[in-house]
This record gives sequence, structure tokens and C-alpha cells, in this order.
Amino acid sequence: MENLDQLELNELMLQRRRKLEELKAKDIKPYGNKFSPTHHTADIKHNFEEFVGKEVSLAGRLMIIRGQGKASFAELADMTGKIQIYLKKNIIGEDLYELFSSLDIGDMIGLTGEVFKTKVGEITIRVNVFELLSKSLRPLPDKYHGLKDKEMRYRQRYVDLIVNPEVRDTFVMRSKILRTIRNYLDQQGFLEVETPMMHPISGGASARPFVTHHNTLDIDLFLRIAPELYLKRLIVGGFERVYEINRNFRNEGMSYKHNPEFTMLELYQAFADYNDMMELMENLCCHVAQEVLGTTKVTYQGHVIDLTPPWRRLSMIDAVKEYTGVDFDQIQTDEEARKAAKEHGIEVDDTMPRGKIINEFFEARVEEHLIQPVFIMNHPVEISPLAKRMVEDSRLTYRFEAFIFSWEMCNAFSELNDPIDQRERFLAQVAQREAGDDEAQMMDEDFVRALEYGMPPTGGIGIGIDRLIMVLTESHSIRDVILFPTMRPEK
RNA sequence: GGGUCAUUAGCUCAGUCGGCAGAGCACCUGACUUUUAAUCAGGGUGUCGAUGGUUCGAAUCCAUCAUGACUCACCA
Repeated sequence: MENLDQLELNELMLQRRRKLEELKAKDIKPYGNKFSPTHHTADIKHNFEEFVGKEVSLAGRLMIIRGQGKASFAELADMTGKIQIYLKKNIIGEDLYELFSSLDIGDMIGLTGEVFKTKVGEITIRVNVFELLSKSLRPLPDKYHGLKDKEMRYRQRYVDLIVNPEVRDTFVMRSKILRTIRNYLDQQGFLEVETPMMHPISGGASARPFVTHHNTLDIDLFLRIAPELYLKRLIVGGFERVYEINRNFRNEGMSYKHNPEFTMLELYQAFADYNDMMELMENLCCHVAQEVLGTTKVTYQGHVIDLTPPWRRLSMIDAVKEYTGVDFDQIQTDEEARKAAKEHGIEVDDTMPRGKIINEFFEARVEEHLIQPVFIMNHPVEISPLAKRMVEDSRLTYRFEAFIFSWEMCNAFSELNDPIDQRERFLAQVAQREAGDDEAQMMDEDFVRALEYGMPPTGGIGIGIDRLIMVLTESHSIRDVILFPTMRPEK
């Protein structure tokens, strides 16, 4: 027997450990082996007429016990839901009934019994025989109020999942959304690939990376902030349609919509451009919503958001003009741009070029208004080091971001495939980095070398999967769609 | 990183002006063979987040710290 003195146990936990010893003394195994249920609770609940009078075997956790002397009711929960069970002493016998009477809420059992309906119409299993599968040594939270403490729900997600069924629903939905996305892309000829999570050079996005160290090679590696540069190497290599759905890691602040590790879909399509990516984005979101929700109009925080294509398309400069009246088509120099920013109370520093100031206007004055899906297009080249320049205006790029509920849901562009321009953009980033911007990108010579072999014109897109899931599941925090969100360690 | 708030029984929460630590559920004992937040009778199980301080006396007032939530900044 374990030394109880060394554990910090409250009275309830001690009681359950004493029961455990009593079971062992009676030669009842408290932790069973295999049990083979014939059905799940939902099968019976949804098809009562088919099951009535028949014998079934179920396995699950006792959630409520209502003893009534020589008979007892209880609720058994499995992955599909709950069902009431009924145990009578003169059916299951004295020994088994005594065992049942000693069980606690949270214990897991396997049982066999007949399906019937009680006089008030509750579908119930009349148990003929049962066995203990796992003794629970800790009390569960309040049967009525559940577990509300957010810290405990995130830290002990297993308890959250046991007592709050809607949490399980959210993660089932998450799984369905991911499967639907994969099926959709697979049907269109995209190949799912896996590229490195540990990068010798951090690239593909503007963000601070996590650093780790490989002992044998004695080199620092960065957890990836984006798979972009590797996926484009695959386009060079001849895979014409690839995607990856996996984690990115960014060493930055946490909030209701930021977790240090988050899931991103990145996709590249050879011979396509950003117009194709816009169509793909709106069609994919619409398809997923239709498949998992049965509608393309989703309600999020009181707004009905209509995902039906086509979505509005608006250049960033036109968006700034629409919401602030400032027309950057008429503002050509960095000095004029900074003057306009100061007039509108937007903070800029004296080194900021026109392109960055357009973006500052956009983020400060436009984003908050973008509730319905909209593509914001043609970003300045200064903030788009991997996107192809527009023929119409070489200071802008064929890039877009989709906004839904003011959140950036994706980032996409016609990929820069000119290796000489790419090298210059990297050098500009390196200069910014040396000037103190630790989110600017690093030079990736191998990536430039790959482009020198020739990359076809390519459309690429990155979609923040967690945020898409938040909107589709009406979750208000990213932590509600990530099973084990990042937390400070206990104690 | 800044601001605001929270932390009391296993869970959900009260706790007034600084004066014996409370409720519901859970749990324990007993009754009860169709209950369903079962019911009935009895039982309170606690390092009031931690450490200092003020005070005759602190869950309560003050300071610091810890953890979390919300929010702002940064970011996707």
C-alpha cells in the first residue's frame, strides 16, 4: 500500500483510497482489463424502438448515483452521451449490489442489461451484471454547476471534458473541420506534406522565434514560425499543389486570439496567382461551414457572418480611403505620408516609408470595421518581402488578407519567384534586423538558390486554423479550441 | 510589459462595520425496489493563495509576491 502520509490528500480522497483497499481485500480488481461493449449510449437513445427488450453491453463512467434502498438508478456516460441505468438487488444479486453501493461518482464500469423505458419515459438499462473497470480516487466537480474555474479547466482538461459536454462537442467539431479541409484539398489534387518544424534559419513570416539547441550538431535551431520557404522549395521541385496543416511557434504575447503554438494551413499552387487563392479561400470557408454547420451564415458574438462567396474585394489603399478619407494614390512621398499620419493622430517614426504608413493607417482605422468577410488586397512591398510586385505599381504587391470579425484569417499572395528581387528583399529585411527589428526576416541563401533553379508563378495562402475554428464554434478564446493551451507551470 | 479584478470546504459560491468559518452540491451514517439536480433524518470535512505589517483581535485593512481572468500594447 502506498504511504498515505506522503500525499496531500483531503478527506474525500482518503475515503476513496480506503474503498480501494476494501475492494482489494475482497479480491475485486479495481482496475479491470478489456471489456467489450456492444453499443454506445447514443445508439440506444436514438434507436430505442430497435433496442427495447434487447440485451446490450455498455461501458462508461458513473456520473450520478441515485440509491433507493434495494434498487438504484445511476447515469452512465460514454463518449456519445449519457444513459440511465437501473440496478435491482434481486436481479444482480446481493454481492454485486453491495459492490455497486460502494461505488463512487467517477468510477468506470462495464455492464450488460436490457433496454426498457421507465414509467415516466426515461430510456434505461436494467442491469443484469456489471464489473468495475476503473476506481476513481478523486471527486468530480459539482454535478450541477460543473467546473467553471478557467485555470483548472485549461490545466486539467481531462476533468473539463468529463463534466462539461460542450467542450467535447467543440473538439469533435475541430476534428471535423480539419478533416473537411483535408478532404476538400485532396479532392482538388493537393498533396499534404510535412516540412521541418526545426529551422536553422527562421523565415517565412515576421515574428520572434523560439530557439532550441541540437547537441550533436552543436547548433541552435528555431522552432518554425512558418513553413512557407520549405513548401515553396517543393514547388521548385515539381510538386505543383502542396499543403501542410501543422503547428507554428511564435515567441510573442498571448491573448484571447494568440497562443504560442497555433495551427496553420499553408498551401501553394503552381501556375496560379492570388486571384485563385481568393477563390480558394472563400470556397473553402463556405464549404467547411456548409459541411460542419449545415449553413454558410454563422453567428459570432451577436453578428451574423455570411460566408457565401464572392466576398468583397478592396485594395488596402481604397480601404484606407473609405474609412479615413486619406487617399494614398495622391500621397507619393514618405514625407507626405508621415505628415498625413500625424494629422490623423497615427503614431509613426521618422524612418517609416510610405508603405508602412499605409499599413499603420489600415491597422489603426480600418481593421475594426471589417466584420463581414472581405479581401484586403495589394499591400505595400515594404511589409511584403515574399510577395510578387504588381505590374501596375511596383510599390505594391499581389497580396491579400481576408478579414472576418476584424480578425486576419489568412495571408496570401502571388509568390515572388524572381530570385534577384528576392535576394534584395532579404537584404532589406536584414538591414531592418540590424537596425533593431528582431521580427524582420533572416537571409536564406538556400531558398534564393532554389528560386534560381526556377520556381513557376505560384499562388500561396496561409490560413489561421484556430481562428477559423473559433468563428465556426462560437468560441470566444483561442484556449477554448486548443485542448492543452500554453500555461505557466503550476507552483 | 501596463491597467482592472479575482483567489474562502472536493466543486459552485456567500461572508455586512475588523469580533466563534458559512450555504448548496459532493461525501459519511441510517431509511427507502421506477428515481432523474430523487427524497427523508442526522453529521462540517477548512493552511480563508503565500509572506510580512497594522491591531487587544485580520478571510476582512496595508505592503510585497504567486497564479489566473479580463483588457491595452505586440502579434496571426
